[in-house]
Amino acid sequence: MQHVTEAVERPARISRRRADKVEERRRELADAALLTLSELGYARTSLREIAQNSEFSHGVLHYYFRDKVDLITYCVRRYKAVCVQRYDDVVATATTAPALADEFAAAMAATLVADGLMHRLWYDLRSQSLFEASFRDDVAAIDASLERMIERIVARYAQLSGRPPVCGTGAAYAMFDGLFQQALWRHLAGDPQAPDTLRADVVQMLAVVTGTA
Amino acid sequence: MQHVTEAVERPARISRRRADKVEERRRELADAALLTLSELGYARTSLREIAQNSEFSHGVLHYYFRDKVDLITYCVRRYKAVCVQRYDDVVATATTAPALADEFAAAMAATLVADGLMHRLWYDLRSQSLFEASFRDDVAAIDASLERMIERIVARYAQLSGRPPVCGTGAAYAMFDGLFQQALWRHLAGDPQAPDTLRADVVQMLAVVTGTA
DNA sequence: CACGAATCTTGACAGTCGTCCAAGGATCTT
DNA sequence: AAGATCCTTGGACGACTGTCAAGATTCGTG
Repeated sequence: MQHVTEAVERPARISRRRADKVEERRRELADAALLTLSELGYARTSLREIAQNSEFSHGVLHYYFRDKVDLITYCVRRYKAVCVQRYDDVVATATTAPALADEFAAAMAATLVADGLMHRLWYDLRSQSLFEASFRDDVAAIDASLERMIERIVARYAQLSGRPPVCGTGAAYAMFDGLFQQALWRHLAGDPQAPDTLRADVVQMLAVVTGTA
Repeated sequence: MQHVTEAVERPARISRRRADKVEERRRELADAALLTLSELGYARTSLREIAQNSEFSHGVLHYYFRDKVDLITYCVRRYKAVCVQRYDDVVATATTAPALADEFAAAMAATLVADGLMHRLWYDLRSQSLFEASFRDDVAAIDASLERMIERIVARYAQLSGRPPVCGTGAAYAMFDGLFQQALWRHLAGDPQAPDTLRADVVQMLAVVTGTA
């Protein structure tokens, strides 16, 4: 067996146990790849370096992935699964508009500090997708799911504050994404008050977006 | 002579004409590099490819630049010189708030179409600066000058519309940058209405930022 | 014109890269 | 236990990289 990606319809005699084991190993290798990518960035990440961050040798990567692009797109999809779902309980628990704003802003600031390196990778890969069309579909999917997340936040905030949003969800996502990106840059450049600035900006922007500023 | 970058205090007998010629050649090579970078992106641009986009051989690059990083940081600075100054006549000519908004939005949409590849490079290099500290200072300088440009636009718009901005310039820049980035992604992915969407979003965002939406 | 300095080309260097493959160990089926 | 299949290793391959230096070429100046 080789290039497991498109081998969905493999001979029936291969047990599900084996298939699960393969998928588990792919995840394991993808995690090592994500670790390496978030440390070095796309331009400086090699397959040998990825293998050194795992417990296997570099040859095994071509057993579980067709090529480097296949591995990295798998990583991008896996990244999405880990990343998006964190904000949805914020919108579920908050009962007033200011509380929602505070919790959302706090969640963003916490993400900035805790997962800054991962998001650095995200912006790197999104830039790469401007050049390498192979990544484009996965990047678009992640972007769409992030936009839906923002949409839920804004809609709930508008509902709680009794005012409809004054701009579309695309524009709202672009704004919050821009804020986060700028904060990430400052944070990684060593600015100690980047999280707090982000927090204040996010609270204010939620107000602006609903015309309550 | 070698590594012209730090040779500001070279022997006085070398004429200014020669020094100018050197600077001219550096610009020439940097333009070839910028062309290559905007086509291939940072990760896939090699010195030999740059030289092929110029009329020289690859060896000459190390005659005019210390190393690859020196060349690319020079490119980034040159990029800034070309890029920023386009918007300042917009703020000078517009006499009403709606006119300013329209002209600014039209200028951004035009930039999107005309210099999309150059801005793709900008976002690529800004991402690289999250990993490679060498680029950080130049990227920060460009970001600051772009932010000042946005500040002038917003301030003038606020003045013309008689309402003060409802958010800081940092946040305003982050928002417009996010909008442009998202529009660029869609534009390069083939969305034909990306420029018009950007235009509408920018007009609306100017209103939002002054609380007139 | 001729000499020296500035400029440019060419080829080589030591690495690294993605990819592939032969070989053998590990694991499962019968 | 034996045979078949899966898994992993480690090395080899050719292509490509940044860098450098020696030689060829061009240029300005006496």
